[in-house]
Amino acid sequence: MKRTSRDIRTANRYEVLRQIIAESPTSRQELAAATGLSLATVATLVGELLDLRMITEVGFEDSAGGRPRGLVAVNSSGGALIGVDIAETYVHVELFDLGLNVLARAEEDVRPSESLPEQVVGHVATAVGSVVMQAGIEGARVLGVGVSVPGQVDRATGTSEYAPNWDWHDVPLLDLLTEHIAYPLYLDNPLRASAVAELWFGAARGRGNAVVVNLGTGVGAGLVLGGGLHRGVSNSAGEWGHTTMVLDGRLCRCGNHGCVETYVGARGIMLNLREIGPDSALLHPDDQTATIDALARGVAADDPVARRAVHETARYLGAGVADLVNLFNPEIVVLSSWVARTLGEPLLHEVREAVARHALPRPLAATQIVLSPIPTDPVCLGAATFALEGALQAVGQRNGKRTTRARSRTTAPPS
Amino acid sequence: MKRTSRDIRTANRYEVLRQIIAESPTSRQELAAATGLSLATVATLVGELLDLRMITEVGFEDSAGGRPRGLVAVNSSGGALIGVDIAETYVHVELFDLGLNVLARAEEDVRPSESLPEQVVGHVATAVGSVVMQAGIEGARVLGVGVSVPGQVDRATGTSEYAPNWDWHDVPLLDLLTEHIAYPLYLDNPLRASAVAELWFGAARGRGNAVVVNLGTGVGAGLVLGGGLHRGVSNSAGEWGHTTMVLDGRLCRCGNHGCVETYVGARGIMLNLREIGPDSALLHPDDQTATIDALARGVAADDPVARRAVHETARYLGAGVADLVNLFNPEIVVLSSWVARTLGEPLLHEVREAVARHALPRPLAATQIVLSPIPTDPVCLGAATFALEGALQAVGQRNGKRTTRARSRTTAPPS
DNA sequence: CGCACTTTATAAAGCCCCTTTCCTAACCCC
DNA sequence: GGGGTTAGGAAAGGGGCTTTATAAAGTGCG
Repeated sequence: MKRTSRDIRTANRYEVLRQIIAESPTSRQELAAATGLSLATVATLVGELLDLRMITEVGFEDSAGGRPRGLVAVNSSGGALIGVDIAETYVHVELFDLGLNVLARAEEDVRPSESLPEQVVGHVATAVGSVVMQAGIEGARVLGVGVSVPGQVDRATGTSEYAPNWDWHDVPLLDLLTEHIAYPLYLDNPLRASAVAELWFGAARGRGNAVVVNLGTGVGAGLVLGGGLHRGVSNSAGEWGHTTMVLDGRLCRCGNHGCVETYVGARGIMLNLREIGPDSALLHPDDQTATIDALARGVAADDPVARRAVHETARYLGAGVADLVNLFNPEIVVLSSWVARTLGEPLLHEVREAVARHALPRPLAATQIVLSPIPTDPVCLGAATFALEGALQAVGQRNGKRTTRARSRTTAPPS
Repeated sequence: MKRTSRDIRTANRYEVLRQIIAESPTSRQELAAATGLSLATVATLVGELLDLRMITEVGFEDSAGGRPRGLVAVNSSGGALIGVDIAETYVHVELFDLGLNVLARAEEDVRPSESLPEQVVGHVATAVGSVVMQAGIEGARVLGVGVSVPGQVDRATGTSEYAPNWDWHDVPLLDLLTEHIAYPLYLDNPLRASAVAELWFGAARGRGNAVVVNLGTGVGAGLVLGGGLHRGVSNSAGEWGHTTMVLDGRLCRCGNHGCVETYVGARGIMLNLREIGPDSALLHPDDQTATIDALARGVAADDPVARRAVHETARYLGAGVADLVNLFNPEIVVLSSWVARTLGEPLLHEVREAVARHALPRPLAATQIVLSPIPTDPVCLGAATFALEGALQAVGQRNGKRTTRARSRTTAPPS
């Protein structure tokens, strides 16, 4: 937990690269203005990134009558990053260039019977092999693989401490993956992955305080506090899905009653729909995706049952988000994951109104609520971002320290 | 929001002083071990504090066969700090020495009719004058006055943006106080004051992540995240009292239904009691303090109504605290403020059980729940701590900066 | 009593990081 | 081709922390 001046450098390095990725041909001047750093610092950081071949000089730009500005841009061919999104029913893998553009995709279905770690790892290995093949990348250029797995994760040891959907306990996932994948691996969970994706490339860019609300089958929040990801003491902060919103309310799979997830998770939304229109044709009892899709179409077609179901869902969600606004006082709340994307603007609209009814006026006024602007899978993107962070962090490390220095001093010929 | 190496110094200065206050005759060696800093750094920081006369050298301690360790301790007579706790019905002021021992106290009652800022400020001024007089301190030795006022506060401008109990809106409280009080003033709210008190001197000492739950007439949480106070974007983070716990539940004074405060605030506890024993002799309908006191005595005497009321309150509180545990994943949750102190161990016991029922196992296992160990008014102590932080922060500031330097360059004779 | 050894505290040097300042490079325009 | 202007790099400077050397102050033993 000790802060050192090294951390400042790392943060600045992140900030500069983030800025370059966001606005790709850009000048050092622009970077200095955007980051608040001095020109000299920006220049050295840009130099570092050039040395790493993560960015390249791409030309010049006229300056008002003086020497033209040199432009730098992400070096798309400077490396590749892989993001792996392991979910209950699928493994989704994307390979990105350094501009975080998707170069290749692969998806594997995970059947309910395939809940053994080895089986899941097999799917991951296959999919990772597939994207590398598809992209025609030589292995050495893959800078790292970020892996998101649901539940609680210990990043230091690379174990999945607890994955509720498969009832995994302390599975040494990283060790298992290492046997199949030769690239540097980074493990975390989808909440933090999507939060990091928003922080680097999405709606939370440049914000010091943001809450990324994930609405999927499960529900949770990724917390960006004080400019960085908040992990909590055991890397499990953000477990918002099992917050009690209705004391003695609906039974949740976690064993408690009235959890947020039972009202605004995909299954919860299905329950909301059933309560409103038990016979509604929108309801596909065994298919969450189909039901949410149908609900979205229903809203678009002005189906009253669909509208009421979304309204009701937004009422719960609004109360929950208002709690987050009151507690964290964020600049922005981002609604992410597939349920949020599918229901889109109509849901957002209702949520904003519901939040306005519940939240305290001052924090509310300081907060905007938006849909995630990330067009692809935010979890894959976030996982890849973990790999990018890892690659960037390694820069700062001194490599050999005393052993190397001592050896080089004795073996190197005096120049 | 930019981090600079200066911030590291400030944090280390805090850390060293905190350690000295906590364990008063102590050696540089111990400080280095406790803070993780090098001996040299500790020595310079100790030197700074000696120069400021905040600490003094108090003797020597035998070392195992070498030069004896120099001991330093807080210089109690090196200055005084004042903490002001403005609440709905009273103004409480305490004057501390630098060891944060109370040297003098004053209390003023604020009648419901006296809701004008000028009236409240008058009480504060009187009480501050009184404690300075009582302690027989010369004014120059007062390093600062920390003021806690309920509601939302803008520290930069020193205004009370919104105080619900008196319906204040954007009252320039610091300006008003400056007319009566000549010492440096620091403004914030009770949630953050008690959190800082726990962080410096209480149960959160040395913890990077802690949640301080305030149980009084109002309810809220002070958040210590990543080693420091989390303020949010507009300094209103921690408003936990108006989190929805029971959708469509009890009507709250904030206009919503089912807020945490309506179940675990003093008024909420009175409602719990009334529901259980409408005719109970414990109930003093118009006196919160008396009722909570009676409830505590009832529990001690094994009164079944009292026990059930506490049990029921703990059920609500446990659900709420479990939410905080899931969301923040703190190392420790501290129950603070007068309701928590009055109900004490019996409440704590029930709350622990209730939290265990609601929280996720992993975060729960990482968290302890305790009562505040601070014997005096934590809000006064915390407010005084703000003043202490302010006095220490000012050390780092370069005084004249460029104007001074430019002037000295032109006016100073060449030496 | 004196010398060797131990431990503490301070001073010096080194490294890291950021900024400011100065100077050269590169371009425009007249 | 010389000002004027802007970009970018190199050097100096300031703040911070650590490691290393040195001075200071004891203990212990011959």
